[in-house]
This record gives sequence, structure tokens and C-alpha cells, in this order.
Amino acid sequence: MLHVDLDQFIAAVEVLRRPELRGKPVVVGGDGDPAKRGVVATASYEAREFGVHSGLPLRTAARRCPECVFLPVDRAAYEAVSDEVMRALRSLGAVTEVMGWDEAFVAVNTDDPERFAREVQRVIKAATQLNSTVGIGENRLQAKLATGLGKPRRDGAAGAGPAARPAGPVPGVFRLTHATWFAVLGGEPVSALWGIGAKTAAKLAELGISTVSELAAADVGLVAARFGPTIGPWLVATARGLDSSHVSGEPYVPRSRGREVTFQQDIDDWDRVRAEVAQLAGLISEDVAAEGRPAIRVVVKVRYRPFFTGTHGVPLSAPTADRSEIEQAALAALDKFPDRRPVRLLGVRAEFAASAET
DNA sequence: TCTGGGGTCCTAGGACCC
DNA sequence: TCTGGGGTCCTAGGACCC
Repeated sequence: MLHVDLDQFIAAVEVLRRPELRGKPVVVGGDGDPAKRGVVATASYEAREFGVHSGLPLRTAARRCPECVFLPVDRAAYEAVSDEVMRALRSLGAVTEVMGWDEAFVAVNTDDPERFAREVQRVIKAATQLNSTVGIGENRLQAKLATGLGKPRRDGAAGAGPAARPAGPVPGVFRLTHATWFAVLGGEPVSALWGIGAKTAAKLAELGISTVSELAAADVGLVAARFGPTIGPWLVATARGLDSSHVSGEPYVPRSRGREVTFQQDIDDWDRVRAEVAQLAGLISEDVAAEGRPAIRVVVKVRYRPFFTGTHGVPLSAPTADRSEIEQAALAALDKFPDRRPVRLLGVRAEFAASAET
């Protein structure tokens, strides 16, 4: 299995249409104004040297890197390029599962996966001029983690950072197998694994488990007692490099569609809060109509000052894409919030019926 | 100098039924 | 007069990912 991930995708797309930005520290996030509320979506490798990275507040990024070029997020542009990338990938004829704008899994039967990986990189580059990294594994988990290990530390200008990784024979391609799993990852913190974040890592640490090897060797019953009968065994299997999930070429069917806004100034007038929710609900009803499947439930999210978030939902009496019904349901969900404190963010999400068709 | 926006999946607990 | 054990469905929240 292969995992394909484009290098600094969003920043690279911006550089493509503004070549004068090449080689400069570029930061994409929010509406491009680093004085406003927002976070970094992507930082170019040059910007990363200033300590700017995804998720960093834009204001902090501007302080760390005053000379960075700040650009607004342009979803439509990234979607268009992403479509080209995925079309190029699919042209290779293998089962392809898109995982986001800049990522996909590819399942292929071949004696020479490295050669296939180079072919993947070649068709993507030919179609879009973009560079990508390819991970190879015996399952999706291994392929996904291999990609991270194959990433360039700096952009491919010279290709050779100071003695980078145990880089494979092919630059931008890295392979993991059951045989090499522990040698490469055994000593890494559990948070290096896909699906284990800071919270889970902290809970594992309470059990005396910090590294991949320790988690792999842990008592499954003990971990399950802490994390539940599904996640517990999954955690241990993941640490062992095991993953039985398959790559699906089926078209993506969304479970929900939502929109949310963070306001530049917190709103304390609840008449305005209601009006904003109604407006979001209107947009969502258009998204639902465009999806061509009715919604069955509407969920409203409220983030209060300073940063406490709650959600409340309301089922629709019947599946619908009707604007006023969705709006009414959103307002009913909003009414479930007892607090009338100042609001930082509002969100509305419509859920679709679990699709039983195929 | 605080902490985006778009999602998915799992869990815990309450309601309700037999 | 105080109390069982299943099971299912729903909701809110947690955690994670891109």
C-alpha cells in the first residue's frame, strides 16, 4: 500500500500562481490579515524556520516572522489543484482513496513498489508541477507513517539537507514493513503513531507507557480497561504496526455538512446570536440541497468566551433540505443552551442519514 | 499577544422497554 | 416498599485528523 502526501501543499499552490514567492517564507491562514483572529493553515519550509507551523495563531506567527508573506485561505484554488492531483493519481489505474486535499492511499499489486512510487511522483509533477512524498507499507498504517519519515526536511532545492533521514534509496520515498517497524519506530513516543494525540499519550503515560515498543508489549486487558473495548485493543495493535483496514475506491459519501464562524469580537447581544445562527442555517440548507440527500438532524455549536464549547442538536421531524425547517431546527437547538454569555464562535451542522444504499 | 474551519468515529450516560 | 438485568436508541462530549 502506498500513501501519497503533497509537500507543503497549500503554500506550494500559492507559489505556483505567484512565482515571485518562491524561496520566501509564506504563511497561509485566515483572511490573510495576521492582526485578526485565525491560525496558520500551512507555512512554507522557509517560514517553518522561524518557528511558524500549522495551528499557530496568526498574531503569533506575525510576531515570530515579521517578514513572512501572509496570504488568505483560498479553498476553491486548493480544491481545483487537488482535483488535478487525484485525477493524475487515478490515471495509474490502482485503487485510490482520497483522504483530503493533499493525501491519498493507493493499493497496488507490484513487485517493485519503489518504482511505482516514483511513477506516482512523476504523474503528479507532470500534471501540477507539485512535489510529493510517498510512503510504502504492508498496510495503510505503515504507509501513512512511512510518508512522514520520507518527508524532506527542507524543500527539494538541493534535495540534501545535512544528512537527513536514513533516507531510502529514492528521495521522497520511504518504506516500512513488519520487519523494520520496531527498528524504525520502537523507540519513538506513542504520539508518533497515527490516531494517538496528546491526550491519549498522557493517559498512556499514567500507565507507564511512553514508547511504541512499550505500548506494543502492553497488556491488552489493562489498556482496554482504561480506553474501552474498541480503542484499547486498537491502540496496542497500532503500536505493533498492525492495521487490517482496506483502501476503498468507493466515492466519498459525507456524513454531515457544517459551517462555523469565529467572530473578530465576541458577541454579547443574543438577538444577534440568533440572527447569525439563522444565517448559517440558511447556508447549510443550500449545502444540503446541493448534496442531494436530505438532512435528518441539525446541531448547533457555541463557543463562549473565553473558550468553552458546547453543542446541542435537534432531530428534524422528517428528512428535509428545506431552508425554513433547517433554520427552525437550528434555532431550537440554540434554545437548548442555557447560558447567555458572550459568544466567540457559532457553528451549524446538518447530519445525513447513515447511507444504507450501495 | 492565545487558541480556524472542515470533518469522522467512539464513549458514557440517560431514557425507555421487556 | 424498594428494587434485577438485559437491550436499544439517542445525545453530548472527547479525541483526533487534515
